[in-house]
Amino acid sequence: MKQKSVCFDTETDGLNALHANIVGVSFSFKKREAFYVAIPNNREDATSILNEFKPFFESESIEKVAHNLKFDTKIINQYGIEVSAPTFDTMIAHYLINPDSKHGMDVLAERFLSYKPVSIVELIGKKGKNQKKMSDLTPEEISDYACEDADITFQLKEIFEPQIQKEHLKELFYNMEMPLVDVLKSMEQEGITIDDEGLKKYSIDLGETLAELEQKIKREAGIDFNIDSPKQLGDVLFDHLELSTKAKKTKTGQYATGEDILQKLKHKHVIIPMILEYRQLRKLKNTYVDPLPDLMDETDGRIHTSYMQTVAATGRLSSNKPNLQNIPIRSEKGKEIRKSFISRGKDFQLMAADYSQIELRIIAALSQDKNMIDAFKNGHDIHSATAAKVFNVNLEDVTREERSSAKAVNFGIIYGQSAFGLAQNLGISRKEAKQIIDSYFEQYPTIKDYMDGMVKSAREKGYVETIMKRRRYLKDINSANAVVRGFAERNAVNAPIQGSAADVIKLAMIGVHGAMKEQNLKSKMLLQVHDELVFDVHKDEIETLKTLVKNEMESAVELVVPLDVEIEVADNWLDAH
DNA sequence: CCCCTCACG
DNA sequence: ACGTACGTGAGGGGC
Repeated sequence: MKQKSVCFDTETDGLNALHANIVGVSFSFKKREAFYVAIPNNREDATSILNEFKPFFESESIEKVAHNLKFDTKIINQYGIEVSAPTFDTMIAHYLINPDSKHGMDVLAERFLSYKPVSIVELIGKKGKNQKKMSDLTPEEISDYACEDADITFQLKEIFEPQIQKEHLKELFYNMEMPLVDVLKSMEQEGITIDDEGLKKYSIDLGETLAELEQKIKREAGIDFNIDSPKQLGDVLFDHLELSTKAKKTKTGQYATGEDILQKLKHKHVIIPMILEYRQLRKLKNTYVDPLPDLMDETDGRIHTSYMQTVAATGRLSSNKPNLQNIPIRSEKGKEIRKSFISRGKDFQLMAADYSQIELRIIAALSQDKNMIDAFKNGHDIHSATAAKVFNVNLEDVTREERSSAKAVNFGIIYGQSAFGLAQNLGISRKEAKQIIDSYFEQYPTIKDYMDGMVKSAREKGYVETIMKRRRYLKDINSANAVVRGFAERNAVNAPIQGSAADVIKLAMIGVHGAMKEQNLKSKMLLQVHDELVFDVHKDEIETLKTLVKNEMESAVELVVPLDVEIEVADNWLDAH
């Protein structure tokens, strides 16, 4: 028997799904047919009308289909209604079918249905202060547009569902990506608390230092210019101060002034360290310290990121508005920012759970390299173990430099790095770099075989896949252009590793979320940062949650190497590491 | 709207 | 001879 399946799409007066008001809902369950239900602009009446549809949204037998389901679910949730499984998101379906392309409804309608939908711009006008809101329009004006979206969703589903079956993406779609929608939705709704007062004080502090640095830099340069302009800065350094005769240029012809270039000029002129510090502080202030307090939700005072499930071609998540996956941790000045991410109150703390070396464990498992598997099974520090092998010394005798070189190679391997790249990274000669790489592959011979095998298989099949059969097509793998082909070859090696790690943590998140719900915990999962999960943990639940999270994360998949998760609890995100 | 730079894994 | 490590998001400059 074919399952009942209904597409829906919500129209709202804004894009903030936690607060936007619903204006109407369209439904479609038959090709070229749809219905629009206008919802009154008043919370109480809206709730009572939407309640008529509660049995539909919360049905455990009817499949709810939407394009970007997480958004619509958040809107519906505002009115006290759940959107229960089974669900089908056409945007995610297309992401699995072809992760490298775009997944917007308009693009997909043109490509798969040869149909150009009425654009939102035609309806409400271009962005700007004259742009109308959905709530400024009559139901008659919205109806066709809304119905069209529900109908397109229906028609896209008819195309994508069989493709999901055919491409062996069923398991990935129904048991991983669709359940994950609900997990991410919950994390976004929770949000994380920040110490905005602390950040505002820090901003003043940084502002003063920056003003002083600006004066000093301009005095050293002898002219007034905009330090924030790479173009002007390049001219000052290389034409005016003549700090280098062979200055590198970018592909657009201006002088390159990136961090690595400036580091090499550090001792040529006192202005360079000043610029490096200025750049760092400017970045921290403008990207994190100043914007974060402004992004606090007015009703709960927390920061609510959005996780994008269909952006990263490897299967990773991405985070935006704001991006909470690139909060500083490496520099001392940056650590202050991470410190300002705190628990929701005095009864709670933050708990961070990190996979240790997950990508290297995955490469060990996928390649079946005995030496690397043994290193992990014996619980050795993988970079030291690698150093011992590559430099042929005892594990106890590995020096800091040797370990750090080995670490660079271990990472380079994941990315398909060349001798040139390693040499640049370590500041050694290309010859030395080549020797290290050769020795590496002698010690881990199966890893070399594995990498060559991935490229070969990509050439034959046109795609590579992860442990959960997530695919990435590599159209350039047979390109005649060596540079272009090189990119595809590195992707052939990297995508299964990065993507399998993404598979593992996604499965873990579903397991953790389910177990936490089942045990009715007060603690909440808040953030995911590729190999890390962050929780607001109630003080009574610390031990319970630690055990639960460690178990779920370490047993998310069964590999020939053990997975290891490190967990710490503290008052802020920095100290939880 | 693209480019450069830089924050993270 | 050529380019050269994967995946992201965001801010500012400059056209």
